[in-house]
Amino acid sequence: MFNKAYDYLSSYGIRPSLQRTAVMEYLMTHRTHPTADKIYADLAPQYPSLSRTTVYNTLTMLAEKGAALALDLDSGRLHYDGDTSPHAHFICTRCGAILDLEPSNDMMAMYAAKPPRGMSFTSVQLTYKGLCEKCNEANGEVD
Amino acid sequence: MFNKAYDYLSSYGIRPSLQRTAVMEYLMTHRTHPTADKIYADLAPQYPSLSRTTVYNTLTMLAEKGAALALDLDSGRLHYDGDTSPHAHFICTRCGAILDLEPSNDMMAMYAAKPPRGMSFTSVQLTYKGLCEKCNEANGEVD
DNA sequence: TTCACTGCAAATCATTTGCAAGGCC
DNA sequence: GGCCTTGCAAATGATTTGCAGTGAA
Repeated sequence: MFNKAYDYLSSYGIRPSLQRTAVMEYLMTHRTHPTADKIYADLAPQYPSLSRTTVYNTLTMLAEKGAALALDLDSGRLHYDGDTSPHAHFICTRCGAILDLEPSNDMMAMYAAKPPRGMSFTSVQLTYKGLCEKCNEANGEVD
Repeated sequence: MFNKAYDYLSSYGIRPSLQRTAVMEYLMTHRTHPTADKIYADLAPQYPSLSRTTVYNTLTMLAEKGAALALDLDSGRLHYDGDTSPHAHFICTRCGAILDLEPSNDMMAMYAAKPPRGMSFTSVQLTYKGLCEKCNEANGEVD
């Protein structure tokens, strides 16, 4: 047994190469909804030969196999989330912070929603935008 | 009085230039959730001098002023929606179709959700992915 | 005349592709 | 040996920026 990420990848039928394990481990230990490039930048010092392409490939594969979520939160780039359980996201439009929202009953109803005639649902993404606590305060005082 | 789009822009405090009116009218008459480039391509023949930049500028402004919605549905590009009333979207992962979903009670609960301590919400986006009716049938028969 | 608006061309950013080298079964 | 992985460099696609010309108040 190597580590949690290694076993997790195996359980999804993904061959746990060094690079893939590093990316998965990053997602498991950073709940920051990073972009591919952020992950690359953070891992590059530890894995000098790691290429951006591999990070992109790995993340795409993780999302396809259901081992991670690809989130269209922000326009222009994808954010990744290692937590695949149902939860909503919040983005602060002032500071850019991305936070998980505690699943409320109201939100959970979404996941149970029945698709209309003929359609089938495979995933749901629920995103709130607004101001985070810190930015709300800053807005009231300074800004 | 010129037309609906012209008046609509005025009511949002947006000066209704020829180009802006054309873009807004396009959004009002096409419920297809087009991208900026699609709008540009469709309008270009009628407005030969129209530039892509102007379409981008206009759409960004419409979204900022609340006259249209910018949707992060698909990664990599924004889709625009002239219908600003609360509704969810569905994307078929096979054919790419983007459909509006009838607001159900379950969905509406989202819009009423109360933000956690200190946060404030300014918008909500709810997106379902899956297969549309046509693609579900095609999947069963052919594919 | 002044300032908002427009349009072209070049620049930027995220991501993908082509392809050769490396490694694992 | 053959196929899966990786990494580099170049290509692509969406969007933005710089800047000069145009037009409306």
